[in-house]
Amino acid sequence: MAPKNLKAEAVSKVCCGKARDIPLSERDADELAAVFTALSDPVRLRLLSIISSASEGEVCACDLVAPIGKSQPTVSHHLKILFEAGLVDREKRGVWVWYWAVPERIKAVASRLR
Amino acid sequence: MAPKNLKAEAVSKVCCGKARDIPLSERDADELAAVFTALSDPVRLRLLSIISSASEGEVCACDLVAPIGKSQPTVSHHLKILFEAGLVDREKRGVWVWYWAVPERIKAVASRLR
DNA sequence: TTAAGATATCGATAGTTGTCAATATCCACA
DNA sequence: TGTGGATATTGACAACTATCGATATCTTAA
Repeated sequence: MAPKNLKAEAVSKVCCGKARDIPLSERDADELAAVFTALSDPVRLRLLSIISSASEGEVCACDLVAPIGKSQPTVSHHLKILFEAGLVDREKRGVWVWYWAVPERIKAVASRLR
Repeated sequence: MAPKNLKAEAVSKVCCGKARDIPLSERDADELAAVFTALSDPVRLRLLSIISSASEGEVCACDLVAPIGKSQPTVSHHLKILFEAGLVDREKRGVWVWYWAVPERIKAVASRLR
């Protein structure tokens, strides 16, 4: 709150006008908020950063526990949230589960922020 | 989890390797997560959409309560969170407070998602 | 079939968050 | 100076979330 151009400018604008339509619908807002919720945790952001930058394009879940420094159930929980948000995909191969990023989804979210 | 290319492919990759560095630092992850937390609520996303699309570039807080359909304290609370996240700026003029978006900040966040 | 290991789920708990009524603060105007 | 109105803050409460230990599920190998 910097300058103090008071009454003159304040009154120069019509204030408290009629309620316009909100650009973002309630449904869209709910969906977008759900994705941002998935992105709102530092552990998940770090998991996503590891998965996205994997040199082979994918990462074994077994390689995600140690670097994160949380328990295995906690990491599994966060991976599930990323998966359900559509930010990563996964596939079970034998005993292991491999995760990879979904760039289209990530870009789609980013484009909503412009 | 679709195909079943079991042992062969599963073993073809070295799994459970050594912990690499995480691309996203803990500090950066915390900061990014804080912004995404601000974006993780549908009411705040709708507020931001109204503010961002304001024809005059800014909106009076008094015009934000009715369309959102929440109480005045609730809207004030959400506006504060958007402000503290750097997503909007504001200025008090007389009795009213005007809000406008901070596109550079919004773009900066979007670019982190690419 | 059994054993061992990787991952997911469950149950519990502490901490966080969205919401509103009540109240405080701030400002213009009479 | 005091009154009315716009916005912010406070206090309280219900709902949600991150975390972990314990356990279940699934898969390979013996």
